[in-house]
Amino acid sequence: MIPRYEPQKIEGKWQERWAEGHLYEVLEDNSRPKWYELTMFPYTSGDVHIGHWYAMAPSDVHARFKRMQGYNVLHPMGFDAFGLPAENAAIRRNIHPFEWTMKNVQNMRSQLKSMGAMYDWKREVVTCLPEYYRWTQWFFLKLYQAGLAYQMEAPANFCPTCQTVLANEQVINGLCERCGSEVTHRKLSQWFLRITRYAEELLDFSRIEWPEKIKIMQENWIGKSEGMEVSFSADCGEVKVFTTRPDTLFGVTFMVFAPEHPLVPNLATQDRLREVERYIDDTQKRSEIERTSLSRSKSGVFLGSYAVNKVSGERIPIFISDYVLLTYGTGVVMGVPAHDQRDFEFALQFSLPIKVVIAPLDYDGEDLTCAYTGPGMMINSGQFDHLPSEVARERMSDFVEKRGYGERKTIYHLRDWLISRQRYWGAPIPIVHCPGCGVVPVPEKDLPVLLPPDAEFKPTGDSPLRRCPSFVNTVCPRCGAEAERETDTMDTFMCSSWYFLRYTSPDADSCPFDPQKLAHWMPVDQYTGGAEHAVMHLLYSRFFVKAMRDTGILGFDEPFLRLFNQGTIVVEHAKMSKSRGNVTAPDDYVSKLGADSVRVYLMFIGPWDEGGEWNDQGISGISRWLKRIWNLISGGRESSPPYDDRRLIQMTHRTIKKTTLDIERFHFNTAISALMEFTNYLQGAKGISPEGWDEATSTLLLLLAPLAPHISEELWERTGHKYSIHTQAWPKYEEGLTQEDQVTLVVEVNGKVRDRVVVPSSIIEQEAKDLALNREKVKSHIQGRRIDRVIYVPKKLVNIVVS
RNA sequence: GCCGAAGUGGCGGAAUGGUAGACGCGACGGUCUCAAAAACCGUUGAGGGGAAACUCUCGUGUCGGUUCGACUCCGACCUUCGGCACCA
Repeated sequence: MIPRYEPQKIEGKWQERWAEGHLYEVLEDNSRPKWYELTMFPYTSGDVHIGHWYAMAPSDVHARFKRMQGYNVLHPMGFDAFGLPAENAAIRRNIHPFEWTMKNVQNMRSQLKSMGAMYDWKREVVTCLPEYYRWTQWFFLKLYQAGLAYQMEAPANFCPTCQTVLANEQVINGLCERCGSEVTHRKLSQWFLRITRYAEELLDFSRIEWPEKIKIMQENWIGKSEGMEVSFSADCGEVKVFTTRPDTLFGVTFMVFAPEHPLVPNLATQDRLREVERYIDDTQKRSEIERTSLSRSKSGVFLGSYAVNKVSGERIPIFISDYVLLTYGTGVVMGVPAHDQRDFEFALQFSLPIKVVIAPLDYDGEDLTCAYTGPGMMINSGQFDHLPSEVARERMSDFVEKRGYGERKTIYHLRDWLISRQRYWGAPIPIVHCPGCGVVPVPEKDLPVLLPPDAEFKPTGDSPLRRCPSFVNTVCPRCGAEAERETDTMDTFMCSSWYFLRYTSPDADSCPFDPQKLAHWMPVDQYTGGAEHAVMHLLYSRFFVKAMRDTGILGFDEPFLRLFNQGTIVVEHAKMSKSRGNVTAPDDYVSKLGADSVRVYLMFIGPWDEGGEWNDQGISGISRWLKRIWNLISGGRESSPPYDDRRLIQMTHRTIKKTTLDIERFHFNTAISALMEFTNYLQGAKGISPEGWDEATSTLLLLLAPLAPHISEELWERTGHKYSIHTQAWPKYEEGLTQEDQVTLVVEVNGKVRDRVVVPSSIIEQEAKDLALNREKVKSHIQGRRIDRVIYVPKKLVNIVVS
């Protein structure tokens, strides 16, 4: 009597045994090559849903696979625990963010444990605990000492609902990423990190193997532009503009300042002052979404003053308009309406001259209906006339530099990283403001600056910590005078920019990490996670590592050598979200069908990087398959001589090969289908020797072990093997044994399949061709026609070309 | 608007220049059963011809091209999804 496959009975049992036996605890071990396989840690949102499993189960499979291949594998897990949603949820439920978050951590930890992953839970990190954020603060101090952290009064994106400042990355189409409110602006003194200093190095991907898509997204985000900074003479002095089109310098007919530009009050004439002030006011009130709406026609105000274009000697009027951004370039643009669409629209609006300086092909001097941005022949440009614009661009740049009117310059779209948050639930910025000494960093020995548990954290637009006197009031570490603490907390991306370092030595309490252990494990060999972190987390982490390398505390350039982005799992054709009500929890499936079925099904849906649709019926196919394996292996096999294992051996080696290559490249779906085919074969196989059978079924279990760790462990034990299957070596294949001794040769006439013939794989070309030409089915198709040529593809086909 | 990915049976998908639809789901038929479920066996891209063994035609978003041969390579377009977007 075969015992039934009851995953509920075996999964918990093995999870306990693995934990008791410390099967997944990992230590540095120089006898084996190391492999650091990291999955992006989850945000402590409350529950683990199928999307978390989709991110974690496949990377666990890959990590297990690497371990069986002989690597010493570090595969840790932790929780990203600071941040706005925790605070918002806590406010709604009237419970403290710490309590709410730690409850979620506990809940999520136990849900994740049900997955049966090989996480070494001794290495868990939780970013909101003082023993962790102490080091987040320490990193801030290091950045400060290196001159990479600075404070600046700046107009910041502000969400009126969340009552907080947002980074540019958190503003989506002018809306708050979290709550969807329209973002407005506020002027606040805030902390920035000088990521722009690393813009050029961050564009260098030569040391890492990342998906093209992510590299392109980072490139676009960094947004390198090469051009010139050119000086114009305005009434109040020199004004610099940035342009990527120095070839259009003769076409400048006006100049536009960003409304908030500090020189604007000096440039506005008395009679224009009121109108100018009103426009600046309007701009500030207008939301980002309104301001950037492309359908809106260009607005602006003439300042009443003029500038001189030194290159052409022409006098041009100066305007302000909200289409010019203070934060990009110099905050001033030269208006070239003929060759820039935005300038063109502005010129139409204000009836400004449109001077064509680059003639499109077939240009007959007529008025343009839109800006011409392509290359062409220079006209109306003095000594540069008749040059192709590409040539003129260089000549003009040389000319401008020689005369001292300006210089070539490269600028970036990337801005410095704003890390100040006017919120409670984050790591406090370790700075003291002293009336005498000014900005004073908290000494390292005084870290952590603890988040006071009793602060009122409900949002008021002001930092909650500001209203907590016991926190604010302190003494200056330098002079001992009464002073105040910085009350802003840090962006949570600060916490996630170094967590992968902490896993290497999570218990270190006199430093953020043990340098030797760090050197042993870092960099991460394989990082996996969602593409939504392409330009934030992944860019910030790279910056962190480079900055720390330059301060001498790290010895490598990149945190993540290889990156793989999984796709999104959808339910009912839609992304899972609470508002849609389609959040699918794995727990029910786990208790009904087992974690192994859920794991395998998620990987079987389709290619991991493309995501897929969760389907309740689909998972039953996987459940059936595991049950078939169970019955097949625990049922044993009766067979009598004569035996012939040749086909079995070939199938075994082919399956090992396919599974090995596919898991290596994260093609789990095809690896699983290969294992299914092998199962189907074993079910029907006849005349197998007992030894051959044992060999084949053990191999099947070993290949299944990373995918379905529980059932494979159970069957491994039941077939009399030594604990544990997860410490066994990955099966090896012999290329020679994967070869077929017979192949099906396809016979085509003019590219159409007309016949198939089974031949020994050793067949030579002439034999194959002769055979093909003499097949009955083929003869009828070539009868009475001339044979032009016969194409032979070894072991594949013969194609007879007739006319 | 710009950048990127993807379009294949009823469904998820496989095949990266050589048998299109592996594997799985669903559906249909059968075995077992008083019956059902489960399990097992078989059929399953569309259309035509044939009593049948079989056989022919069409078929991978659309249109064109390269090739003996195209889901696969090239060109143009359409659709869907992701990202960026007044970046001078």
